Amino acid sequence: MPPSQRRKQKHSTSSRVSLAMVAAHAKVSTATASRIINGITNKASEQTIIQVKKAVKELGYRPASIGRALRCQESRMVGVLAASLANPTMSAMASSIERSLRDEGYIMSLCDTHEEADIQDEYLREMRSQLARAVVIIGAVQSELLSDYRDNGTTLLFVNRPAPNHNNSHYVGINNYQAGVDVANILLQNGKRHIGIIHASLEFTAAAERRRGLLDRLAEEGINPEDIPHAHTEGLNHLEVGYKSMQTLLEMPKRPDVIVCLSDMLAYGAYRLTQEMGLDIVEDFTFFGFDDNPLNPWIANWLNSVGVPASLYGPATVATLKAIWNQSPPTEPVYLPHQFRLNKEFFPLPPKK
Amino acid sequence: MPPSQRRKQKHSTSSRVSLAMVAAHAKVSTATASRIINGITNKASEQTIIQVKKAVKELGYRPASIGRALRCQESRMVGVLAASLANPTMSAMASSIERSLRDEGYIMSLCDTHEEADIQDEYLREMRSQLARAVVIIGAVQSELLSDYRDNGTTLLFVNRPAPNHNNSHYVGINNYQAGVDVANILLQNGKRHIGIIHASLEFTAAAERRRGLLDRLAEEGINPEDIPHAHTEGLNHLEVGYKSMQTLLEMPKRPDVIVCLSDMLAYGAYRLTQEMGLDIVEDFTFFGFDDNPLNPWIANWLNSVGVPASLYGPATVATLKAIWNQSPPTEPVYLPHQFRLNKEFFPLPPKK
DNA sequence: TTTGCTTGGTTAATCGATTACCCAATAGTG
DNA sequence: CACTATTGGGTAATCGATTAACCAAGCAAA
Repeated sequence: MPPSQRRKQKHSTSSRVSLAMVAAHAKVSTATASRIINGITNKASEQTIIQVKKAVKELGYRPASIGRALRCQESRMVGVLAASLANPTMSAMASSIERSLRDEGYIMSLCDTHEEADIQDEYLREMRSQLARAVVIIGAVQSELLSDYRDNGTTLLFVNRPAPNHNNSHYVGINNYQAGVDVANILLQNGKRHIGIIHASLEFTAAAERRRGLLDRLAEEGINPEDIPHAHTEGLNHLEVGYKSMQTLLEMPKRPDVIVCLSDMLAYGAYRLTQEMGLDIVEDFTFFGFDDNPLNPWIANWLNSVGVPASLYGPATVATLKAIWNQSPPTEPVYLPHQFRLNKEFFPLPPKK
Repeated sequence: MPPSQRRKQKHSTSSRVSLAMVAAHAKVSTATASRIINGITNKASEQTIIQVKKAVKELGYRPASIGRALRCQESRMVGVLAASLANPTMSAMASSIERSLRDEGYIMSLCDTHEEADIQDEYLREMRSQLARAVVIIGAVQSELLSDYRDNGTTLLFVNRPAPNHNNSHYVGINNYQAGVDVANILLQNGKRHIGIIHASLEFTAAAERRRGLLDRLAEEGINPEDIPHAHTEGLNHLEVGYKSMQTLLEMPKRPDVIVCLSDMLAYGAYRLTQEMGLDIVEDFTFFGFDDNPLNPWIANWLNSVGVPASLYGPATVATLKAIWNQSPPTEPVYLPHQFRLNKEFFPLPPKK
């Protein structure tokens, strides 16, 4: 019999191999087989262990996670709910989290809530029904179930955007307020005082905090928040909001030096308008964003931005989850160190330490 | 008792409500309850149906999908394996597929294989162990398990990148060969005959086919493939490959008019180099890419590209899955219509019909 | 000899939902 | 009246893995 055929027989005689088959093949009970597979050795002799391991290998057995999950009332799956996978910043975070989860033996199940409360609730319910070990929300929106969720045993962790209701829920991500303050510092150091702001909905905690930090710091230097032109357009697509807001901003009497966009996506939208109008991004003004999209250095070098490298999210998220499970949950938000990406042409002075 | 408290009691007296509780509450057997919940009405009286539905509502019951999955040997989950979530093209596809799956009552579980065969195999195994209804691979890599997978009952569908081994597996996505031909046509129509190519690994079927279509068409016009400069660098990160390959290309004696990058990400990498070197993308040359990343119109207007709008992927993918399940699988690859995004400055002549 | 402990297992219950099969009562038919 | 059919359920097996509870044999100590 050629090897390929033999192998086929081994693997697909019955399309799924169960623990019972392994036990039968090794001539032991399922209990013994289960224990050995799970590394509980104090209930089996050397001989038996070898037999079972041999059977596992020969049959190509892999435990059906669903059986274990049902019995243990807990799966190895971690649900990750992203607000918008079309946003490269969020998908990069998800990618990083996936890698870290896998390193710890967990499986990521990633969902896209499209920034809608109903969909988020639907997925929260589904995760519960799947007995997810935890739910990580990258960009939460306010929703009915979110408030209730602590009732359930499922661990809940907010990433990138703090919980809409601040009821001592866990958070991993940028310190939005401090980032706002730091951006203000950079602007001031480089003599930029004519500032405009583009923002989307301020209902999202992240945006509101960024703005607050920025304005607080500017106010300290005597720049009145009311003198800072704000542009905002309704809508969920940040690209379009940025584009339309930029129109508004350009129609204002006093054109700002620097336009601070509360997310990079907004800046992209605004940028498009400037290109269509033939404006010069050096002579006329420059852009500042938040999140530091990983593509920026490659194709959006004109954008100055502050953000946390996506690769930091995975390790921090998983470490926080493990801490929660170990009964030593963080009492404070876990702030990741944000970095600046500055175009030297506009910002020769780096941030102070 | 205030409403909020009453509700709390209802929902969390026991953290999970099982079918048995519903049945007890409605004073019927679990069999009856189960049938009613699943809409099998010919085994219950009007009265009973009302009772059970009332119990479901009062207890806030939602079937544990895990129980059903175990019993039925099949879950409502569809696994989606993406080669790289950091690539906005792929995450946009995933986002679209998620929405379409949800519309049909399925749950997407998205994973990131990081273009590695081992990780892809690991997830394939995991999906099997989770009894996934189907596995969709956005950007498959050649791996050991992929060949075997037909043995198992799980539906397998390749999206965006055809199966590495062409053994009659299902495919949804762009017609890579035809797209290559069409790109060649556009170039020829606009009098561009000095062409350079940047590519990453040609092991991936998509890239190889694109290139073949391009070269075949150019050869018809008497342009010898061997006269077309190719640049390629080892590596998995297309951004870096593009950057380094562009260096190679610029060192070549005869600088091309148009640089065709076999993916947009390669073009982004190449673009960065041109910016660092102060080259002019109008005077010196222009770029052509594949995939038409959704961000292109916003921040990469310099890039001409061909691709399928991401929003088409979800409906087509789900329709194909349903066709397979209905025993009427497509006998041919499902090609989605690709579109061009051309910068009029370089390509005044649109594609012929 | 009896008691107690260790080693090396087995049996059977359990998680939650589905469904084949059984059963009683009622209605319809020859 | 005897007979099927139909309606309206219930009982219990099942999916796969885990684990509490139990048990037998062997050995040591009292």
